[in-house]
Amino acid sequence: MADGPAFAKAIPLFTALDAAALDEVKAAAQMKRVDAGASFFREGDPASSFFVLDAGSVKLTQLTPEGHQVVLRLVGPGDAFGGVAAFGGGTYPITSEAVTDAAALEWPGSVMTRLMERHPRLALNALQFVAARLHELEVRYRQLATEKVERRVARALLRLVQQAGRPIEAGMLIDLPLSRDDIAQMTGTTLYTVSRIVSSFEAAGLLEAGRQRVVIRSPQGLSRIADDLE
Amino acid sequence: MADGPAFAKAIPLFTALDAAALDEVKAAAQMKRVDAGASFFREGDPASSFFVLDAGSVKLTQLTPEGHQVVLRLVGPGDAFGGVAAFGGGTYPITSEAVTDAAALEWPGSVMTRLMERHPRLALNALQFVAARLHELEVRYRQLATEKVERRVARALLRLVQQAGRPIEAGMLIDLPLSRDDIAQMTGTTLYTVSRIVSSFEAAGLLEAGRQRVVIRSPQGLSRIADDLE
DNA sequence: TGGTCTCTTTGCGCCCGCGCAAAGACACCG
DNA sequence: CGGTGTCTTTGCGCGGGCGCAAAGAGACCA
Repeated sequence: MADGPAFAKAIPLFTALDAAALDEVKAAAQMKRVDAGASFFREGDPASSFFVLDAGSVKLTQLTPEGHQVVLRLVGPGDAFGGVAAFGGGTYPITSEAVTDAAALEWPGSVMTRLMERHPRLALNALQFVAARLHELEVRYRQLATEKVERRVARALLRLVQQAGRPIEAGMLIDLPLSRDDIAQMTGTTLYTVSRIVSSFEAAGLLEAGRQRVVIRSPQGLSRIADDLE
Repeated sequence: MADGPAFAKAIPLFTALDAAALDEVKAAAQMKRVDAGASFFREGDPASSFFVLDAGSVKLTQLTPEGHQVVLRLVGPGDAFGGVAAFGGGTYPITSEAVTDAAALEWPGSVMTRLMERHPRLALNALQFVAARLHELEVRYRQLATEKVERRVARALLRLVQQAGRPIEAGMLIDLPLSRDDIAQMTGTTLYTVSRIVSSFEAAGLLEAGRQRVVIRSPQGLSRIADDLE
């Protein structure tokens, strides 16, 4: 059951693990499937499991007390998620909602802890992975604090192309159901403002926009907006 | 030299380590002292060392390409910093500037890696620590994305009191040289706006403000601003 | 094919927060 | 003790982005 196709591919968390350790880790995993729109776990649930995504796309979100949602990041195949909370034994600080149908490998937190104690390499890989996410978020935090909305939207679109881009006649399709509101939640603004900005990008020939659908025509053009110092 | 006073106190990174392991870790450490205003390392330096603060206060900052500074977090005694980058062998993604005179324990990254391989508990502690920082930043990110400036400033002041508060006749003194601009860099706004907001707090009797100095009179009052829905 | 539901666009007004400029306050130093 | 530099306050004007409201455009279902 734990022998999905992705298991053969490179999972950062498992690099440099010897064969015996890998077998042990594989044996302890279960596969969990979730439909688009459903979630692996929700903010506030008791944190019990550690996940590595096998297929599909998952977005990690947080809810404000007022009910506004914020998208923290998008998870792709091979990425770990949720798990770091599972060690502490508290509750999940975020919700993991499947954007498309998705499947993930699941380990109970206590099992993963024991595996890491026995195979320090695994713990070190996890440390590196979490540290990389932390750094990524630090950069995004800085950008949110200092940059104008238009630039943040351009950046978000470029990131999405990289994570979920699929080449198509007209350009690079962002292969996810992606509404204006989703983009707003990723960039810390409102769907109205995103709609206006996306329209302006379309008018400039940088992309083609549809209902829950964006095709990037000119990544360079977006990069210019994202990076140009003035 | 590694036997500073703080070493006897609780360092989260070293909890649940057996005596032998702790000795080994201690033996590998060096003490590094830095004057207020100077830094342990700067963004872009080759990341070589892992630190645990022993005394003083350190702020972790990032610089935008345009030269604007953003304060990511404040480090107190017992906290680890910088190190996670040291494992990857890249460069430091942030600058660590001493706010007061400070001293920290230092391990070369390669040494700490070896220690963690030998003592998985150490790696697990580090993982938990970094995960907690990540979660903290996720919350701050959400707040930056959704909340008004006044509320963010109130929150920042409360956090500062908790991290560096010292009781004094008039209330709780934030025991750090803390300019309006510093607060602005912590809350993603400008020193002008902070000045106005702090003045309004002072007018409301919530605090006393001076040059690089804030005394909190009514934490409850600030909490009300920080948390009240509406 | 028509109806319904959700997503998107756009007009419009408003207000928060920015940021320059200049004056005031405080600390430190010779 | 006066000078100098840094930090802080405040006036002022403007503009970016918010957010309501209402119309338009797709997608999906019976």
